[in-house]
Amino acid sequence: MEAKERTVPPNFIRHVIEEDLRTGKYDGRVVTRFPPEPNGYLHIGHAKSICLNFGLAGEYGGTCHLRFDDTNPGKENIEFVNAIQADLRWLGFDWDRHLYFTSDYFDRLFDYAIALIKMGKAYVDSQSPDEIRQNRGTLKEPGTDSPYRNRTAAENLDLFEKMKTGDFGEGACVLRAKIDMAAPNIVMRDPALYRIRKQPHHRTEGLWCIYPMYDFAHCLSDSIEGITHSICTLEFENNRELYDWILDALNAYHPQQIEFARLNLNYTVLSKRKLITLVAKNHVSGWDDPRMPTISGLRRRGCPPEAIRNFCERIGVARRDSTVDFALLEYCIREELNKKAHRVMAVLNPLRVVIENYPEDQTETLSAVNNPEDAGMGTREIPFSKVFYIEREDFMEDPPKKFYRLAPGREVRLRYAYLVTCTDVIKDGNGNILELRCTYDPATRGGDAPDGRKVKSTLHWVSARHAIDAEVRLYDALFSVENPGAEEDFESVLNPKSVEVLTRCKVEPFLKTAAPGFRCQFERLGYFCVDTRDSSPGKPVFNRIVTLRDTWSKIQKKGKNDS
RNA sequence: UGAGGGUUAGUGUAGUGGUAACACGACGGGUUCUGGCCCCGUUAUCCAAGGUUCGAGUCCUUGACCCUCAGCCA
Repeated sequence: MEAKERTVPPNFIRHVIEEDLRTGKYDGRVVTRFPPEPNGYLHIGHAKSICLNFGLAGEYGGTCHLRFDDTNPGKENIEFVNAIQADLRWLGFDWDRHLYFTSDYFDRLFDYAIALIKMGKAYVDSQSPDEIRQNRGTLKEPGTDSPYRNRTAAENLDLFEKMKTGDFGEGACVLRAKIDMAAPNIVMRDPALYRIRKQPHHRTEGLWCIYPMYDFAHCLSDSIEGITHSICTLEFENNRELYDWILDALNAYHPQQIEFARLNLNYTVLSKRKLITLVAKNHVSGWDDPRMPTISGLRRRGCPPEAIRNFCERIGVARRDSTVDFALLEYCIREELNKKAHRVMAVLNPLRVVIENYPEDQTETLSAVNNPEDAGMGTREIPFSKVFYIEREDFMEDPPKKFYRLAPGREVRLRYAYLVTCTDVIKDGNGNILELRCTYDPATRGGDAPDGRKVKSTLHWVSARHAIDAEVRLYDALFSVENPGAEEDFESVLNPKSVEVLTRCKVEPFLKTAAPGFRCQFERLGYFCVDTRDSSPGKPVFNRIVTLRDTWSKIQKKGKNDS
């Protein structure tokens, strides 16, 4: 009995597809595509688009293509092509045999350009980039025609051929669509279709020195592949008119472009440029730094792919700009991990405790549940002995009213072990607490008192003699303000405490053999993942994926505000 | 003040003329060998103003505010 499928919430794109299915607009086909430019790493914003496109295809029995939009050789490379595919697979998506590259269509695209020239709908402009910009006009004033706008088809054909054979230098000329320099939509003021780039392309190498522009290549690639619904983000809205114009001019198969609002997440940035800056200026350790909103960063942090998919489903799809709460992502991660993660005990800031009435050399083994949410995960044995560690913040010498944990004279439960009572506090000359002395009740083995008495709290612990030393990295938001992207200098608003490295942590022996990538819950603390880069068998390193919901910290904050 | 979009609880989405739904968050409570999970409750009259209608978040009008576009980037 698998978890019931969450019913996918309706959205406007679904409505369009269902209407098209009803009217038979595309003969019942649904073909979408995810078209990344291989010039960077995928991030959570891309995941929204990926889940949308693959999800829609899956739901309506269609297919989703993976197409690398590689029309700009200077910025793209094979490394990104591979990284993107790895991220997609990890996310759980399969494009089967539908892996395409816009560069595969360069010949056909060139022919389409020739066709446009022959129809008198495209011309070679020999103005400089600067002149072209000047003559484009402004948002409110129309542009002016290029002096080369009325070259004959024969002349254009000859010139375009020369562009292709490398007779001109970069920037010397460009192929433009002949539309309308006075068009109210600036995109339509004779947009560039092809430019000269004398750079080797990662796939076609030195074969071409002219490359199609996005507007020309994208619609035609969609057309060639028989895409039905070409889903992209809102900033391409103005380009839709051109998308349609090119396809109509060429009388080509015509998919429909549908735009949706891109994802914005608070306390982080999702713009490629800004992410590059973080990496380039070493604000983070790399693209897969666990604090990065990249797919590789989330993966290394320990975020399960299912959580990302659920998140993308929950945020919905619409056309209005919005910023999703980071708390929702955290919720999705916890939800997934709560069901799947192995529970384990680990002490981050150890405080030594000695049980005075416990036999010196005795060690006993106690049984612990591996996952209370899933009995199938079984139980394990944990060693217990006279000296152990508890979390420093689980003890207070002078506890406030709502503090239920250990305090002088108070009895608490050691999870799966015994009820212990604090009898003494050992301090150094400066008043720092060095160690605690307790007594235990032998009759409470396993954690329950035969006389039925209750304790207010249960603490996690690790036997000192059996503990394994570990490094634990506590991650927090990368930025300290909600909308770092709106800042004049987003680097100035980085959270200085986005990572805290603890090197003297104690974890239970079970973790000795934990493999890189292993996710578990440190009881009462949060979910952690064995780092895939820096962890080694003798010296485990854990990344905190996300904390547990922490009611106590809220009570503490409230207490501070009240007083 | 050119063109194209947008505006429903703190946040994100649903509602397609019949009297506002779901999720997260927040707050309160229950349960508990994780102050976790789980359970229960509270949390909006739909940007504004007019109009059409027996009835409007949904239709019309006017206005306000927000976003995108002047790369030989995508």
